[in-house]
Amino acid sequence: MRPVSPKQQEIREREQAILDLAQTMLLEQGDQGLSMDRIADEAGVSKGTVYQHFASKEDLLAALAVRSAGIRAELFERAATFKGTTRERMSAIGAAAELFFTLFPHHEHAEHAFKASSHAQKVPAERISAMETCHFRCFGAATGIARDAVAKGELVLREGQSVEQICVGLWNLHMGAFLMRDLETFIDIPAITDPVPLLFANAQALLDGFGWQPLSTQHDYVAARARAVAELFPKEAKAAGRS
Amino acid sequence: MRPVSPKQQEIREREQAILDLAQTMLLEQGDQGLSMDRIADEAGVSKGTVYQHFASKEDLLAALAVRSAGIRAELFERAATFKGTTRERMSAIGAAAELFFTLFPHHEHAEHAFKASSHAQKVPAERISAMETCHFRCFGAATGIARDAVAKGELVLREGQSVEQICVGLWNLHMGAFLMRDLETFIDIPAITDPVPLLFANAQALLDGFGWQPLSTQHDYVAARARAVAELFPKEAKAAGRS
Amino acid sequence: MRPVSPKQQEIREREQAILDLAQTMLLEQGDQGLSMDRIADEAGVSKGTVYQHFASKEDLLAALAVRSAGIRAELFERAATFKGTTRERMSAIGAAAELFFTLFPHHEHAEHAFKASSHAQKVPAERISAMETCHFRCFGAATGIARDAVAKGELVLREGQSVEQICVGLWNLHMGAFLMRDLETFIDIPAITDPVPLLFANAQALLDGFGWQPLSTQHDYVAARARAVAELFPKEAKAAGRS
Amino acid sequence: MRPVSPKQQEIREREQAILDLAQTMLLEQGDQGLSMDRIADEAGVSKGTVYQHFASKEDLLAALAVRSAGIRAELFERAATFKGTTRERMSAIGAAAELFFTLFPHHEHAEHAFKASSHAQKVPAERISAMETCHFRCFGAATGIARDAVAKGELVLREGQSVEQICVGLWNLHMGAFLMRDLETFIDIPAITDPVPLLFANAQALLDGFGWQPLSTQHDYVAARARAVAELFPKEAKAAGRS
DNA sequence: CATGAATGAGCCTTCATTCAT
DNA sequence: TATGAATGAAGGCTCATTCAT
Repeated sequence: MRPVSPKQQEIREREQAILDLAQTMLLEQGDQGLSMDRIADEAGVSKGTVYQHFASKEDLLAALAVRSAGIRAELFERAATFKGTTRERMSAIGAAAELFFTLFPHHEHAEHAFKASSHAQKVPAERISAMETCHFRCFGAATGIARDAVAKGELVLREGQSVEQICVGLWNLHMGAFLMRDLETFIDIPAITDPVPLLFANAQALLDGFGWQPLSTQHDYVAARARAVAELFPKEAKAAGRS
Repeated sequence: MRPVSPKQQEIREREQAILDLAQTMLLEQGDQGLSMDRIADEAGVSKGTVYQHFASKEDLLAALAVRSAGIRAELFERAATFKGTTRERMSAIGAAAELFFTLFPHHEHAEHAFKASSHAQKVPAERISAMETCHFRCFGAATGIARDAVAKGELVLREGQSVEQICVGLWNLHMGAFLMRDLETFIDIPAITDPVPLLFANAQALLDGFGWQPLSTQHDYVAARARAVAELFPKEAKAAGRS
Repeated sequence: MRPVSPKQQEIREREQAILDLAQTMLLEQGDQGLSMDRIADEAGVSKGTVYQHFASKEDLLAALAVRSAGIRAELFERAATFKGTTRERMSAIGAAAELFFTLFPHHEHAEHAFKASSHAQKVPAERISAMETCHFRCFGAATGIARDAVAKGELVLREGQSVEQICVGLWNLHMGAFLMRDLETFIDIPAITDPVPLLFANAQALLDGFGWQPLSTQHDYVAARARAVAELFPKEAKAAGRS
Repeated sequence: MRPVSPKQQEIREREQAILDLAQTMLLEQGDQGLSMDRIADEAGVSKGTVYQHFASKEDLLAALAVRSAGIRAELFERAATFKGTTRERMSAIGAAAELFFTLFPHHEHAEHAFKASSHAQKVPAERISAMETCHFRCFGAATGIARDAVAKGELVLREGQSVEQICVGLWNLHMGAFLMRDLETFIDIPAITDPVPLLFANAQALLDGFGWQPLSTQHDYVAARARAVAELFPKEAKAAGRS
């Protein structure tokens, strides 16, 4: 345990405060509204100070993306420890994803910016690999559960199917739903005002389609999900509910 | 039918030429490489002329997004006319979506920009409603098929389910897959190098999960898809295959 | 003869005006005092306009250096046409150099900046070669005279000597004198308040050292120089005398 | 002799270390690469410490210029002690100048910066007078020899000539040659790839032109120069040769 | 109608200098 | 006395938009 000096602590906090601010701005005004000038202004520090924390605008955005990706990975891994059937555990991951995107609605944007920057080699390799690790942890948590299911016979893969395919499917379903929410690209029909609530049901349908036992017709996954949230993410759920 | 004067025809063509160019640039260089200067330069016209066609940069991007959204709607509606079972017809829509995103990989970007601009009220209401119409046509094509299926008893909705939900699910699945492709946000696993090929199988699994008859275990939807492409989109498939 | 439109003429003039300004600023405040902002401000135009004429700060400095180098080349070539002995003609070149550095005291600076920029490849190859051409013309004018002298037997090269050596020597002598003037790197002695007046005498001594006939002990080169200035550079001498 | 406390000694050493570093950076990267941040970083001290030694960046550069000017003065004075004819001694000074500019190619730069700063009154008068003293010592060493030559009858001044003129001429010749080397402002002719080797021959021609006995046609000054280097500057020559 | 020079706000970044710890 | 985080004025450059020709 190395003791962190109060000074260093303060610096650390300022860094997080800057990231918090950038997050808010990204969310409220998109990429366009984000400039180092504005960040400095709103954070109440000088531009030079921002640059002491982040080597460039790209670096800042990358740090932002990595930070939330790390939290996501943590949530996914926690979800994977849920006590229940493999399918319940997978549902818990779905719940984690929902919580994450409720708490970090900017993440999409940040990851976009991250990719755009890393192409231009303006982001240190360190951050890129950190990001990759986060993705790996998320995907690993999900595929791990699916492999458990195969091992237990609760999931029987047909020819050409793989655990990776299933996980990519779930991932896509979630990404698409959150993208839709962000773009508000859905028609104004009474039936659908927000794609996210539908998401859980669609994910269950997808798992049913793969024959993952027990099917949603045989088990109450809504209840399982509620239990997962209560047991694993009480704090996060509270935070998500408040905003 | 009001006859279009040659002059107007010429203007129309120039407008399309500018949009073509912007599309190419968006595709090749992303947002960064897109400036009114460059568009005018490469289109071989002056900036003033570009501004005579489009009120602002945002307007131009919006026009671009609307144009491709219109093409998508057309593809979806054509897919809905596929001669086959309701589920085959729905698969044809999936094929249309894939073709569209192969031919217009920039569309995501454009729609993003569109939304950002329209939030800032920089886009005339006219274009916004045009965009909404496109979305409505796409969604309508899909929900129409699903309702047919319900009417024919090939799809039996359980409590709380709706045709809208199913269509949103499919839409999300596709959006997520194309987003993944664009961000290259997938882990480097031999099993998965591109999420798009998996997409069709996942979409079928989702439909299976909803119990849409006949299930993919009972029918060869890969063949149906191939037939749909051949019958409905021969030109598009060729264009997509070439690039 | 293509007629220059009034518009183009105006643009041309503005370009020259900007260069004039940069020249003055370079002279008065050195490299440090030169910024695109200030140039634009003082020229009474916007920054964007400056950038429409010059691709970058480096380009502007390069253009400045090339412009004066071109004038120098012109002066040297005119000097080479002086009607007199080869040594008188060489002295006329010395007079040209003196006039040049009186009229363009900033040139040293500009050339310095030019070299610094071209190393960083921020200057179009076109300008670099233009500069080289100027140097070549100057050097060519001088070596041409020296070769004439050799041909006429007025200059007899000893072993290891070459016309190039002599010309480099004269060039160095002049450069050094003007550098000294600019740096004011000379001691406060009654005998020497400005190195430039000594320059002519030293150049003659150098030529005497090479045995270039007729020696300065046998001929009045001060008078020859006066005649050269009167015949070749009346306007320049007047301009130089005024400032 | 006031004894220097160990503390003061340490401070002194640190000061020299910082100057060494700044010198290296100036040499390797030019003005651009020189910042107080970098100097502090590479010297392994904090910026605050650097500012304890030097009042400003200008002051640091001035100190650097003064330091090398002092070394030059020392070399010149040593050269003046060479055992030989007055003209051989003057040649030894030429050798000293060449060695100096080989060992301190940055000096030009530093002196330039020095002048620019002192104009802006950013350099304490103390340093300015220190610099003047250095120049005086250099010039004094040279004029001293020339006066010896006059006294011995080896140099006969004609009307209007002075020892100062001769020394300024030599100084200019050297400055010009080193400037040319730094700017690489010489044409790409097989005859001349570097003006410095020609320098010695041109200096001799200049002295011949003044009639300084014995003339270079009567004496081997190349050999004398070699002897001067061997006897007076063995260490410096070795250092110069190595790089 | 077309043109393209001019505009000027805004962007990212650097760096000499200060000062609380 | 040493430290180095904070400062903020500049600097170079871009680009959407306008308007006289």
